[in-house]
Amino acid sequence: MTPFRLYDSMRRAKCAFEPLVPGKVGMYVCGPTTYAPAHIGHAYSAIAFDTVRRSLTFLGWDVTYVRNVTDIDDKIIKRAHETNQDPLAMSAHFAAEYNRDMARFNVMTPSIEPKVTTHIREVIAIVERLIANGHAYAVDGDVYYEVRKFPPYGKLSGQTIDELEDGARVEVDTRKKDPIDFALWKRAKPGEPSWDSPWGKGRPGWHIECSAMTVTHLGATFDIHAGGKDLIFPHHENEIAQSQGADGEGTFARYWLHNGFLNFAGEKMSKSLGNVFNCDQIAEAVGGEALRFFCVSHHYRSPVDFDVQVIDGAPRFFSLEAADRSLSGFYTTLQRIDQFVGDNTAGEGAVLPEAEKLVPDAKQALAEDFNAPEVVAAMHAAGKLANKLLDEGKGIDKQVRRRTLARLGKDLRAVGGAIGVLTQDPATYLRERRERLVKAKQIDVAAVEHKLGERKAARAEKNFTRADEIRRELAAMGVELLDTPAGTDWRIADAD
RNA sequence: GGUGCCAUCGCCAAGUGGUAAGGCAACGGUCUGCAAAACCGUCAUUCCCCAGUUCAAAUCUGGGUGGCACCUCCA
Repeated sequence: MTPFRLYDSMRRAKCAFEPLVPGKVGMYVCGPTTYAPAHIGHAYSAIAFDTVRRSLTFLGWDVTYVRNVTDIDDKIIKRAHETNQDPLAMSAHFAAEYNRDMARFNVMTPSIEPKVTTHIREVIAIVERLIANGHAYAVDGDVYYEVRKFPPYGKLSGQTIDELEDGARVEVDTRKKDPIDFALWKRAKPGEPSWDSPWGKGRPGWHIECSAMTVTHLGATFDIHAGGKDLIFPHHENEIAQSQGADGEGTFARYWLHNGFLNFAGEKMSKSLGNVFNCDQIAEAVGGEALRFFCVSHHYRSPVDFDVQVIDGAPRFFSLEAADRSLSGFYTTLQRIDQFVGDNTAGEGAVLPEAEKLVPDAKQALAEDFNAPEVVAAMHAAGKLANKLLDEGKGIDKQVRRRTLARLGKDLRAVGGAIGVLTQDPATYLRERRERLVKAKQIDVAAVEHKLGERKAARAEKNFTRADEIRRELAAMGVELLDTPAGTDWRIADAD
């Protein structure tokens, strides 16, 4: 396997990864709280770490990827009551939808996807340990973590307990020893889902599930913990306090990965600004893979500005349309390669040396803090070489040319797979893309085909005046004609 | 108030000490009945500003300016 470096949020530096177990990576990612349909922000984060996972696999590591589902918490209960649903049934429904949505962006199913409600026993066990060793205290059926008993608190977010106290909003909960203490276990209110515990009926607090799930599925100490930047405080800080409070210094995550956020015209996404877009909308507008390609064209740690404008009540995802255009270029090249190579890959043997660079270049880029944009650049170089070979075979041995193109097709797919793109059949992707655009631009396909027939006849008679007239007519409709030796194809000109 | 992040070509975007990847757009060319696609070529002596460290800085340090995030639920 290829060694790699990663930026660790705790050390605040890029460093070489050293596995706990040779050849293996144990990785935990904070998953969704399932109380509403997944939106583009969820997708962005899921894609970022799915790319890390795929990269590691591509580099030859054996990855155990754990992503939890928080299926019981305040927000779920609130939403369920508002909509008159059973909280657990509702969260199960959204959890299933989440996975269906993420699949559209080529996000792989986690190796393990633990749910809080199936880990209540593990949660209780860790809370009991924290009480036993003096890090937590129970009050009237609630259990709180005593932050002052954990001096390293604040290390990840770069703050001290005192600084945090100064900035904290006043919480009117006199039962807590300190305002900064947080709930590990919450006593059930009437009508809430609850489980039996040594402190009475109740449910886990917000942060404890991650501590319970990591120790259960990856052990007290594991390699990588990942999540959105917003989770650094308080979520991850609290996880560290809980887990190290229970299992001792030096346990828990060995490396921390945090991804940057998606911004909209410099603004954070929020419901009040009307810029929350659900995965459905994205997939319908540009297809799931366009978002994937957009994501991997940026480094996962960078904040990314997302260009979307609501025009006549309908969102136009300009950034994603550009990504889709770029993606269609790769698929077009792949399709050309497939058509050229067919079943005859010319077997084993030498290929042009330029064609051998893609995989090593991609590995080098991914091994340096998962630099996916650099991989995309390498893919562009390979695509260019392929197109050149397809256009012109002069001076190259026929078998070498064929083998080289077969190799480029294979490697483009392999490298694309390492970042979660180019996973579809080119013909399928291109057909669906055209259908999408036809629908969006309300193109009358029958009329286009009719004009095409008319133009074919005109060209056969060498009536180029008429042929060009038809080209212009179709162009006015937004249809671009592509004359090839095999006939005339058409596509939607989607650049505005 | 505290903490952290960001500023690279018209646009998007890599690059954490060794002399500015890549994409889009633009312009010239090859090809084409015309066009598109594809390919070839051109396109940042310079990285928000000012000082400093260094043989060497977009990269490090100090000071500005501008933007963002977290400290409350948030991907």
